[in-house]
Amino acid sequence: MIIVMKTIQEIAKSISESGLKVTPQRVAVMQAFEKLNHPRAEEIYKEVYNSIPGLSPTTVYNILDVLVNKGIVKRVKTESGVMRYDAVSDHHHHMYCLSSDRVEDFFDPELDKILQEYFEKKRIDGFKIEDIKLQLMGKFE
Amino acid sequence: MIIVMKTIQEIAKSISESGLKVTPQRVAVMQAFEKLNHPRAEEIYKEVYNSIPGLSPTTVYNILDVLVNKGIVKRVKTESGVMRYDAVSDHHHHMYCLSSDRVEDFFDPELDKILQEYFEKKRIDGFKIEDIKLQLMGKFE
DNA sequence: TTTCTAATTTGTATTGATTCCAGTTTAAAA
DNA sequence: TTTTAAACTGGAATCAATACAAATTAGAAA
Repeated sequence: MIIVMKTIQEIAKSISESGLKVTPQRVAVMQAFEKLNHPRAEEIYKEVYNSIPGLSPTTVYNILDVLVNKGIVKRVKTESGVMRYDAVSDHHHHMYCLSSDRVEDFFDPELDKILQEYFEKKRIDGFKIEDIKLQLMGKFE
Repeated sequence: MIIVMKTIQEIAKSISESGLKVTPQRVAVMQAFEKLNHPRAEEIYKEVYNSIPGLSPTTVYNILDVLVNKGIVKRVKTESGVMRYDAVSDHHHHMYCLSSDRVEDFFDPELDKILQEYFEKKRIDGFKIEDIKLQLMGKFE
């Protein structure tokens, strides 16, 4: 697996292109996503606090809300109810561990195509699908 | 759509068969699921409070936990993070409205079969799937 | 039936995530 | 620069959910 770290410039660009002001807090939150795996708001706060002392937890929540609204970040629903976040890259699904709170990404373009074609043929009356997400529940070995 | 209401006897039986004591609170919670659509704990509390005054919110949470552990009820993850509950019937998925908090069931045995066969052929390394759930995100019309 | 006990319920206190809001600061446009 | 709308801060408030210790009760056993 190749990990491509985004530069600060690239991050700043993506924030700016969404019509948002480029603040150190926002850049740092975006950077935190490079280090953390499906983090909760609190984990992001702790991580970002290292580079921005005096950071307010409220700011992290504000930023996450804004990023979610802009589609730069997605919320990941969890069994426990605590919200987790995911920096959006390619379309993907999630594998949930049934015996811990571990969550991992699952990429499968072939499956996405099958699902897309399936729902093109078989429309649901009264509901327009915009996105299909799979939750694979199971155990990591 | 045919709605089959469970009798109190049937509910009591299913509770008892799970090795749980049949209490008025548990029966009433199960009955509440017949009336409510993917309710939150608080909605169940309000509904059940009508028939059992003096009911404690804690009891509702306790009962829901027990029922989830026994597989009689399932948790439904929501975008906002507030937990919702679903009395288990046949295997089904969920349609989430992107512009409100509406959630509806989606039954599709044909699709379930396609997915099951797909993942029988294509195993995921290091992960054993036990259940597949679809989240259909979109708009109700 | 009555007794007994572990399971269940209750109620209050508490936690913990998230939001609200009013005041301050700041990015970036003019 | 100057300006100002946008963003950030911090403390209070909210709300779902949990902890816990005491009271009650379902249902097994006598």
